[in-house]
Amino acid sequence: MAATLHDVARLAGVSIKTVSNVINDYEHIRPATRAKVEKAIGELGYTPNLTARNLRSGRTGAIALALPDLSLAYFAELAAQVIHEAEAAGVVVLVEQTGADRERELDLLRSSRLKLTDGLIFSPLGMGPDDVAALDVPYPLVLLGERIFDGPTDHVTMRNVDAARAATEHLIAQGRRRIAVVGAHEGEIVGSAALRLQGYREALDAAGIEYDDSIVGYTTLWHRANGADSMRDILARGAEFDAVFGLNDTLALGAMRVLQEAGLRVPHDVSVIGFDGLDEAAYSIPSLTTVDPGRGWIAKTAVSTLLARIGGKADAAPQTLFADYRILERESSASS
Amino acid sequence: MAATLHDVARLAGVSIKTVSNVINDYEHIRPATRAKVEKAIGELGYTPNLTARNLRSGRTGAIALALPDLSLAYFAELAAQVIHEAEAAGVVVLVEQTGADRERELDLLRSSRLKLTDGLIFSPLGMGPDDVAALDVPYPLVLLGERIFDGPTDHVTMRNVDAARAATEHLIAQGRRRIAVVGAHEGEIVGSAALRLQGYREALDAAGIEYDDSIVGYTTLWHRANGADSMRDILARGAEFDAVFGLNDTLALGAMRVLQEAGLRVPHDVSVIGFDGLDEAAYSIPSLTTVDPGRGWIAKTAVSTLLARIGGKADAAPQTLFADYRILERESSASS
DNA sequence: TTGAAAGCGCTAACAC
DNA sequence: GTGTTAGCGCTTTCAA
Repeated sequence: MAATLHDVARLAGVSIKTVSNVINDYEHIRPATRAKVEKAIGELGYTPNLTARNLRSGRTGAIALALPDLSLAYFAELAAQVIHEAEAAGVVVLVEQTGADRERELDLLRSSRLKLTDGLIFSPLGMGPDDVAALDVPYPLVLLGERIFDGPTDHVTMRNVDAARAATEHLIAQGRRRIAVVGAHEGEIVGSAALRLQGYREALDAAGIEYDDSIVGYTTLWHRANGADSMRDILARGAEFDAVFGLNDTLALGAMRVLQEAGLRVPHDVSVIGFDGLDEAAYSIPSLTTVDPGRGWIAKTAVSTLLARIGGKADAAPQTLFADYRILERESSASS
Repeated sequence: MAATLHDVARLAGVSIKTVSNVINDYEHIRPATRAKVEKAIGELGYTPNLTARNLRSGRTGAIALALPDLSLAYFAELAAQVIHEAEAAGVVVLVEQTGADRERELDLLRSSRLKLTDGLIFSPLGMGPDDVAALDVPYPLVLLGERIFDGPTDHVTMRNVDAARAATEHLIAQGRRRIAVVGAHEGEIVGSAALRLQGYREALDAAGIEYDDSIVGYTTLWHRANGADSMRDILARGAEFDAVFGLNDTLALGAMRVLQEAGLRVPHDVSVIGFDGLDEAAYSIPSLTTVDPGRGWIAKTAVSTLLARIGGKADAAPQTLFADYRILERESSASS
């Protein structure tokens, strides 16, 4: 059995309060006493029981991060940054995967497993606006992803519409007029796909280009294979295009592969842009132009916002915070 | 303030023991009593305080997973699988990143942050055999990665040497004799790089091919950029080669890009194989032949082994468990 | 079948 | 400066 405060106190010949004082760096302790206690701690290999401390203090020093799936590169990179920021702030992170499944997301919000943490950073993907009531939870909550809810919580998000419009404008500026889209979601109104598609349409409108559904590819998921399938589908329709906007990088990379298999040159015949600013987009052939939606800032801000709530700012009005985006110009959209 | 057992007991007009019985599905409760209690629970929105329960029971229902960095695809996919398996077993996972830094790894092992968990699955990268003593920790520990220690803990690992030899033999079977290596670690004896390089040399020896250091590229890290740099370095030396063994997939993908930039055709001029069985290796151009080292099995086995230790098998002798590997043959090494 | 009470290990009033 | 003590919310003997 591990040593407790009592054991240390007995060995050192002091009271447990004194030991507690030493552990918590209380100032006014006689050096000799401190030395005695530290010796006893060393001998017993004592370490504080955090569970007991947490029960007493009402804090756990842990936060939860819930996201669809770590094997999706975007979420893996996001998680890496959140954990990094949390560590810098002295808290640990419990990671939950929801599989982008609405039921599992709703379950998680109610789950008592979260009792092990002081708050939650939540990136939902399956829930819709109808589920907004589920966000009214009795613990600090910061939402990531689309602002599809006008919910009662803080929200850290990206400028999807603006960034997607900028991406499309970038292609138009290269002289492209027939811009295909890969990864649209059929009938969606509120998710990332819908918002990015909206930005795309806004850019077309502004440039006087007509929207053409025959060069828009639909998928359900955003894996590489879906990007490839979606691209093959568009090619099979026979419609002409001179550029592709992948609604995320993974889709764009899958699409780029199919283009090259089909003998089309990127960017000469077809210019390609993605979205997310993944590390790997810099290392494809050709390297992929993409939009960095400000993921690093989002991670940092999510952690600091959550910790501020935990630290007592419970009553302040919920805020929505937007990250700045940036186009990362690479070979796949170089002027030809 | 959240409701407690006492509040529920008072409202229901019973003792807290009775409430506790209801919550823990104790069998012998009069239906009327149960109903009363459940009504009170519902009215107060009571949920058990896990911290208190943990303090009492000595268990937390959480395990820790420590790995170098989630933004490395291999570890992201590993973490996804570990969390998945843990969830199936009813425990949550706290993820720590060590950055492959020896000091941080040693700190972590001693850290009291782990007190929040019942045990640790640990994938070290910076520690060496000299640090084996640090593994003698007072909590259940399962090691992943190289078996560089003959330590006091369970170890779930892959057959690095055998799998690397099989990878090399695969290239030799295609008629390749000048097989370059990307990602070796200078002077390393015990890590993945060294073991895989050893398997490579064993395959050469068995085939009567002489080892040639001029076609072995060294890196420190295993990011895509390192694979690219390492490949450029080998090309710059001017030595001839007809195949490349990337010591992991990320390196191989980076190397493949450089080969193609240099005008070399894969697999016609140069055959390429990687190691790790990453999802994305299936979607590169050409798709990358790789070795699946059994990551799924490793995740599952690590979780079940740790939980068995936590569940009382504390005294059993430490085991070392090896995953089976498998060559995934794809375009980058197709017969030409 | 239900109640009373001890105590998990710690913190923080409060006393000396 | 240091000691005493009352809980944090729960589980779990032991009695009733």
